Amino acid sequence: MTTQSRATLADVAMLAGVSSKTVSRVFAGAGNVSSDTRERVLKAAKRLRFRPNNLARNLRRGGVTNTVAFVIGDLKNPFYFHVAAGIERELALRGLTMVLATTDDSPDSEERVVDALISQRVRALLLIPIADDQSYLEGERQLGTPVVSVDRPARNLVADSVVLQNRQGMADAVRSLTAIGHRRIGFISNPSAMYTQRERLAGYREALREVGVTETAQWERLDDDPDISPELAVQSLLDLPDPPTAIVAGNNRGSAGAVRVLRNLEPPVAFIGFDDFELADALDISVVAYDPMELGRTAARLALEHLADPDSFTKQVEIPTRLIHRGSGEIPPPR
Amino acid sequence: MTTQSRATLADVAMLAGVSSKTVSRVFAGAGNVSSDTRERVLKAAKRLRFRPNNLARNLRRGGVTNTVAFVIGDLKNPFYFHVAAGIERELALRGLTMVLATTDDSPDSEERVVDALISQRVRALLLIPIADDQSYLEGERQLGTPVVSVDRPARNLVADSVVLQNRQGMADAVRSLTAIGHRRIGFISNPSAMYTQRERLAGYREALREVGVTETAQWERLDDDPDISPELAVQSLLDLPDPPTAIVAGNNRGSAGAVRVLRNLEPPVAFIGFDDFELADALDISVVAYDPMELGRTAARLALEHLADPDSFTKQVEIPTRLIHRGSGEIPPPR
DNA sequence: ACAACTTCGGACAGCGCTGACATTTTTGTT
DNA sequence: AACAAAAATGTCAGCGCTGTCCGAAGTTGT
Repeated sequence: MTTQSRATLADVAMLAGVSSKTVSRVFAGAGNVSSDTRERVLKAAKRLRFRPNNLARNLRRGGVTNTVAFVIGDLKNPFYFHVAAGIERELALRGLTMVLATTDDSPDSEERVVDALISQRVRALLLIPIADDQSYLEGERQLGTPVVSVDRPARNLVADSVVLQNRQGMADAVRSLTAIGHRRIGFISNPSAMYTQRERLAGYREALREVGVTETAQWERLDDDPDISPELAVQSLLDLPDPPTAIVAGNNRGSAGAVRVLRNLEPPVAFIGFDDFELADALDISVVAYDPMELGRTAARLALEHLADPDSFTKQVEIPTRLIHRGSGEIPPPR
Repeated sequence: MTTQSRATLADVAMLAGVSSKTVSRVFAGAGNVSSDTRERVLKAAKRLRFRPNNLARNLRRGGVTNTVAFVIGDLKNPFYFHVAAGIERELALRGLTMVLATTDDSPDSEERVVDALISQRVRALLLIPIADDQSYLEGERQLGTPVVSVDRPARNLVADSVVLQNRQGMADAVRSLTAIGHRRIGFISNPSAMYTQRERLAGYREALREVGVTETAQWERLDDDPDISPELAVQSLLDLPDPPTAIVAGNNRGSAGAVRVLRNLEPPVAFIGFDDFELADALDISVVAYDPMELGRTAARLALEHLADPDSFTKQVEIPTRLIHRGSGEIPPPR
């Protein structure tokens, strides 16, 4: 007697001496069942260790599940999992569960992964677009599955989206540097081709243009090779004949690199990162911060709203950023 | 024509002029289908935007899914997330997906959450036990669902488990401190009641006993109130009339606090943390490190093994830890 | 005592798919 | 050309559940 089989409604019904429909009523919550029978059913269910089969229930109910999918490029990025935590939190409030799928940051696998999720009949789809084209989701959207694009807008697809105030956040950071006299400001970004980085770069240039600096190319280190360490990018800026007096980073990977290189430098180089990180306070690193959980919560909320009102218009939400002054961004230029 | 309904096998079959079973064969991969019909079917499926319904497939196949659940206390802890990443990675190799559920670190909700997952007919259950008793899973285990306990052993339940070398890892850290002369060594831990912390505490005491130090109570700061900051615990150690010359922390929360307090202290106090963290290298913090993803990968592998051979014996796996010397743990005691 | 109503419980079909088995078509062999 | 073997396709039932419809009790008022 190893692997006996699982009890079904019918088994419970038989043991309790009622019809399976009555058992169904007990477990579905609603329905007219006398407390007497209800108790008998529950007791029988307990004896048999019965658990309702959600697969069957969902199939019967029209083939939708209580599951929302979140498609991520790479789980190891702490940013993503804060977002995931926000999503999970928000979904749990509505009794929904989150499945997590990753594409390994490979555009090719995105459609494959999403396809598999749709086969699972997920209730909604939240994704951080990696591929250049999400038009393959158009059909699904028309069938009523909410699609929310997170952190970057989807391409060739009408979908709700939640992004950060990338441009303005970075511009604010750079402005706070120009305000205290910096003019030669470096910008490091890797990978630089993606939406968020392009936006932040635009913000950087915009803020410098406001103080009359238009030739920024020499101070931009835009890479798209994960093997190029941010440390290297920072160092190459410092090695310039006329090195920057301040540096900003496009993401927390860049910040980590910058921190390692810029510590104990004389004269000190001002620095502001994008994305807050653990111990940034202990290291006195100024950053453009935001609430990544809020990003997730908002994404989930958009999906739920769309579920509640399928004909609602597409929404674009921007999550605010704010500059946190901790010291590294307040270092004035030398002399 | 807003929300039209989803195409089924039968719809595709009709359009392609074949039986639904043939369409099923095409999508199930296997089966003998002439390339001629296959193409016709695929074309029809594409026209109708058909996606096989996994709900129905799984129900028909005996009520199991391709889904493995990972039950976590709190998603915001980066440690858990790396574990989750490892699980996801390993499962993806076998075509399985991971659903993530959280219990908000509340013992009460554990059973509720697990129950819901079982109703979803997850293929296996990986969980970080929070409650004091996992006996409620016994029935499920007998039905053949692999249950793997992660980071802590399950209680009152025979289940595979993957834990860290907590005791030995901490003992190694303390030994490396006693080796360079430290005798007054502080230990901070919060929450201290949980298995991992108790083990690490045991390792700490063991290593001190080896050098004849048996009265350690005064140097132990064992709290179970999340509101007590690790900074406070560290400070209270430093305020002792005879303060410790070295401090070890039971988790990375403690490390973050210790880093903040111990920086720029004169004379310096040696420190070793448990759990590596971002920028620990930049801060020269020595830690007991391990690979959290490996923890997840191993857990997933155990579940898969059990799935392959349901009668296999229960396994307990320990993930090795290693002491990383970065400077903070190599500071000798004063004089 | 009887109609009118409410409450409780059951019979049945079918959600979309696939396993077992049956049937037709194709291919190979002599 | 005749036949067997192999390949391709079809038929049918049913996975576990619930929506719909219906019947059998119990309850109330006159």
